[in-house]
Amino acid sequence: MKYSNQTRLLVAVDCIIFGFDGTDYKLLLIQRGFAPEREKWSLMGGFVQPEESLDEAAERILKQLTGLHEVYMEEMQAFSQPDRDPIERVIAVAYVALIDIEKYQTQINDDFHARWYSIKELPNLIFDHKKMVEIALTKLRYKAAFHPILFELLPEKFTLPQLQAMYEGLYDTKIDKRNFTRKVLSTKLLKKENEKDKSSSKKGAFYYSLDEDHYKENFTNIHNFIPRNEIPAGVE
Amino acid sequence: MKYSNQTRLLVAVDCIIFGFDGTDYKLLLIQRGFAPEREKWSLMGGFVQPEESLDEAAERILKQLTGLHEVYMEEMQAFSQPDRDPIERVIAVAYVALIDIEKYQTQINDDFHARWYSIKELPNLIFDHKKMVEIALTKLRYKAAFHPILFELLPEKFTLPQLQAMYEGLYDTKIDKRNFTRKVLSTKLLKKENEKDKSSSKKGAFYYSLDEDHYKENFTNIHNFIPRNEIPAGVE
DNA sequence: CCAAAAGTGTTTTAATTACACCCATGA
DNA sequence: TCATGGGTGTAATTAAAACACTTTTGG
Repeated sequence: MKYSNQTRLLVAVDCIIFGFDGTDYKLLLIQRGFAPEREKWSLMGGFVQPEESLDEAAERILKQLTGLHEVYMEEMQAFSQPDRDPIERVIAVAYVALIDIEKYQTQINDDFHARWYSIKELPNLIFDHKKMVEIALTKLRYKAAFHPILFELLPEKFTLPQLQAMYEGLYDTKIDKRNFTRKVLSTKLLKKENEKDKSSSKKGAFYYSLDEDHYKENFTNIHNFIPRNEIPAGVE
Repeated sequence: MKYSNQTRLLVAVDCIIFGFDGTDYKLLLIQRGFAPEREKWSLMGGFVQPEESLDEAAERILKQLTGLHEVYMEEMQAFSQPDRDPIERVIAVAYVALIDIEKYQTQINDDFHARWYSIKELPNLIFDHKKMVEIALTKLRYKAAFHPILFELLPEKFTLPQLQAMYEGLYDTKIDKRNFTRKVLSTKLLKKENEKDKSSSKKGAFYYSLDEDHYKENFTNIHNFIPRNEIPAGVE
């Protein structure tokens, strides 16, 4: 039995995949191999299959492109203007993923002609993908101001200067390193390692890693890593 | 031209409509007039039509049920388990609306056998609607802790004790009225009226109303109406 | 005249910010 | 030895919380 007299639609998932290379925020884009907009840049997406949920579709697509699974990803928003895709109506649900750019496996995605683009110099994107990215960034700035999600962008071991650069990059601001260090360490989310990263200074900076248990427990807590007056207005 | 070899699905919008009667939070539910689950209670929903966006579908459905339009409503989350509807696969996008319960027009919805239920004593709901409501409440608690959205639940003129009761109800806590008043007034979002509401005390409480311009401008700002230790952990 | 709810200020505590110098080391 | 980036503490400011009495008035 079916519901009668109703129109059925294509539903797609588009993945907005963010990375951070130590200096810039990056977005993983693919060159579409098929019409319309063949050869133009696009978010990685795909149609929802009959047996899978949207979350599952998003995971499948992310894995296809990056080889990664079990990464931080969440539903962002649906995009449903009837004419957003010129071929046929498609409702797209955008997902945002934050990945460690170093775990990304180039070989996986050769088929897709994928490339990391700095969010400061994005190419033209198909359909409403530019809008999706803008909204994703706004929401990321909002959420990251209160929740420790940016850690997902870093490798397992990272230094406090790296972490700070990541926050400074997202909010385009300078943060006092003493205050930043104190706030970050007061969350107890980090474990200090014994090694140092000497790649960016002679003295070397101590590595830290996430205290996984503590991180998961406190993930949803409200934190406050950036100065009050840098906190962006909310979204939605 | 169409995309080939892809399955098309039904997409529905379900509206989670909250109200507040001065004491309790309420949810507007309808008794489904058709199978499956005929006679059971349900959120108001409907299928997305070919020419409308999801936002438009949600507005249409809200209007149909309540007679209201231009109310606070936003997309919450998609629900997409393939088997969530036993008849046929339907992807539902849940919207949350906050309305002034007094503006709701009973006559509009006679067809739907609609009823306000206190969120403390909800009936059994069809499909995954209970889950939708739970998530909506969690997100509402989170968002209302930082943004002045609960005002949408009140009539144009309201008193500070009413406002406080509304916050206390949502977080199931008592708030110091001196601190609460100070915080609320410091936002400059409210205009004091000259009249008093004498319905709940002999002395009477002054009415306040939203300073609409200021409200819209500062809507997205981060506020802090409830004590720190009552702020719920985040969601998502 | 009194019960019941509204209104109002000050003190204490906690959180956040501002701010500057020493350290370690490879070149 | 010195240039470079890493690391650290304290004082001042601001925000939030705790706390209790007076006012109004209908019954």
